[in-house]
Amino acid sequence: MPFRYAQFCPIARASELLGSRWSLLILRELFLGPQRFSDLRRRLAGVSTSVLAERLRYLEDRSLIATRPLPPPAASAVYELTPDGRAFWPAFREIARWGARYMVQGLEDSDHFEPDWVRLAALCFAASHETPALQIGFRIAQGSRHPDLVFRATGGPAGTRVDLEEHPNDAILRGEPVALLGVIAGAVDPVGGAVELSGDRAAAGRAASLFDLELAGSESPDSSPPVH
Amino acid sequence: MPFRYAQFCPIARASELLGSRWSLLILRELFLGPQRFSDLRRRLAGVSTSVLAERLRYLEDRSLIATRPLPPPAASAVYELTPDGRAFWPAFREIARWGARYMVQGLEDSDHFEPDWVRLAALCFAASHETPALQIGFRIAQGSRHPDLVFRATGGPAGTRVDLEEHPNDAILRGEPVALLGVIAGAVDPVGGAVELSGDRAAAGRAASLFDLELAGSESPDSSPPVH
DNA sequence: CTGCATCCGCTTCGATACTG
DNA sequence: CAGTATCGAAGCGGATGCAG
Repeated sequence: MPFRYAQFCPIARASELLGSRWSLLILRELFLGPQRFSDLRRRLAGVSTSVLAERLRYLEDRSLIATRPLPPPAASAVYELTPDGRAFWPAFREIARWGARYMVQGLEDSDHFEPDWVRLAALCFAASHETPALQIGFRIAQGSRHPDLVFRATGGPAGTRVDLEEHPNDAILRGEPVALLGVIAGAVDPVGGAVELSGDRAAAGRAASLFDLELAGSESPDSSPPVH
Repeated sequence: MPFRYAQFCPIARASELLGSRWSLLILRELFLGPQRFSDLRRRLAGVSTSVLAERLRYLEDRSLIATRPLPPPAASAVYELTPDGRAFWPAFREIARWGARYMVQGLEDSDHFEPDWVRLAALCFAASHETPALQIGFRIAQGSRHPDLVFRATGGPAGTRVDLEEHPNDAILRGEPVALLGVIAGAVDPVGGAVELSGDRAAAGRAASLFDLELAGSESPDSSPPVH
């Protein structure tokens, strides 16, 4: 794994650190919060324990992640991002925004999905331009055995912010993970009945305006690719 | 290579398309312009022909790149980015910005370097906030056998733009590739003698203000990593 | 000469079994 | 729960061959 491209180039350097299989997905999970080994193993759905252990050690050696022992009652530890690891966020976000165009295309029924990836999607697709001053809560239904996952999106002049507070000002959307993902993508109408709605009906209807998920072909002039 | 993570996640999708070895570096070369097979082979410095051929075919099948036959006199063709491939630019740029902190760290003398990566660095590190209204030309010295590579950076209220025009308004910096890279990184003083300077001396001295290369530890609040 | 395809050792990966 | 050990399979780098 200490593979080197041997090139004086930041892309080559980044690929050496994060280019091997599962590495980016480990970061994905840790962007949602600290996780234990077995959490990662389950959420990564298919990684072998040996590879997961090796990746974690590798990333820890490079100080992109760190282990933190949990308070005494728990006999375990969690992995979490270091500042250098968190600094990858802008890149992670743009990769996700690009990859979104391939989400449905090539979708298989057996594809794994974790409910709180909805929050990650909200973080990645939160608009960075001015958005309407709405505050919408999302309650991700997890069935009866687990409590709902909750987060909140707030529009404003500097773009949309996503945090973990409860009690949004305007409305709460509750429903299946994929339905809420559809709301973020603008593909599911919040007042159409696919999600449970409470609070301001009109505000909820504009929930999609807090996000900007641009799918294939939209050719945005939003950023400047090189000219030739 | 048709490896699948089998996860309904844009990061997983992107990794399936671009996660295998050399793929990102192929994109890097094509962001600089169309290239032939042997150009890529040389500039990638270490890729085997079989892997390069397979990657190119794979990326073409997914329509991230395309082949274009050259006008009749040339019996060859070039590879170039498609719109879907060019759409990866914002992600590419952020990866490069993150990877920059590992450029010097771990540098080996044998590291390969292509002179026109300097232009790519200018594209990646062009500031996106307001920059002084300067226009600086860069002439990358290639020795006597090849002509200089030329590009131009222009500051403005919307950030710095980089293009291929000659004849900048304010000053021209000419020198070795790594010295010019140092100017972009703010590590080499243009008026210090490491590069050849013509035009407005004061303007040239502010060349670094057109770029914002933030190295490790600078913990910018510039973008919002997730909260916990 | 360019643009690959083929073959051959080496490395990496995935699945399973096993240990503290 | 948190990994290490093992082994067949797939991916990779390097050399060679070959058609246009």
